[in-house]
Amino acid sequence: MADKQLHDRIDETIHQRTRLAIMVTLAGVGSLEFNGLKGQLGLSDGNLSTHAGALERAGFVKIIKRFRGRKPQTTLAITAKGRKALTNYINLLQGILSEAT
Amino acid sequence: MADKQLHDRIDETIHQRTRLAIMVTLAGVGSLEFNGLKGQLGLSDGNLSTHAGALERAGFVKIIKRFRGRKPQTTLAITAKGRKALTNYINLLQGILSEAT
DNA sequence: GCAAAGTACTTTGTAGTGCAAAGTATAATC
DNA sequence: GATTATACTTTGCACTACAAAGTACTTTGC
Repeated sequence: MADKQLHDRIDETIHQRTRLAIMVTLAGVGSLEFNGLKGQLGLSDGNLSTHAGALERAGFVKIIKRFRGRKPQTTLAITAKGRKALTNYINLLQGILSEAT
Repeated sequence: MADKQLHDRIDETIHQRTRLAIMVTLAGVGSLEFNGLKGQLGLSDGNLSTHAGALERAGFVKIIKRFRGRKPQTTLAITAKGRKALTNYINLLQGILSEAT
């Protein structure tokens, strides 16, 4: 009967602050290497690895594994689904925030 | 050397989705009874009680206990500090979100 | 008038999350 | 060829969010 509450509509995968930072960063540039993202956001290896996995499981980023020379290199790229989810999240938040001001 | 990262500047007390909903709701009306808030946001008693405590500990809301007739009645009221913290949070998020679009 | 049901919360127990430390695997350097 | 570095992943712990259970009454039958 009641509307779905605002806080129920917030996608927790994107709302988490570190993952939000990752998504916003990726939305700007499309894709970034593991270490580039790590440096830009000041994350530990393990932390980024875990959040990257969570975002991949949600289908919001694609994890591309290649070799640069002889070393492994992991790149995170935002997907169409991820971009859409971020846009939805942003629109929802904008709505909440503008109501609040 | 580096700037404080965006995700470090997000206040986790306010960022949590249920507490954000509480703060936004209170910002609109100033104060609400425990049960009013519970109904509007679709929360369980325990959940609201816990989050109210967290917001009080942060100084973002004041918990006022009175008797209406013979029954206890708890009211949550947003504080000046809470309003300021919400504004800061909103401004920060607006910044992040506008960069992302 | 006293037991049963209701009101208004708070506390407890559990499942899930976020994080850095430790681990794995390979490459480069000394 | 042993040590150090690179590029991550996995593990273990501390914390959080939540509903269920608990507390302290009050109101309503009977």
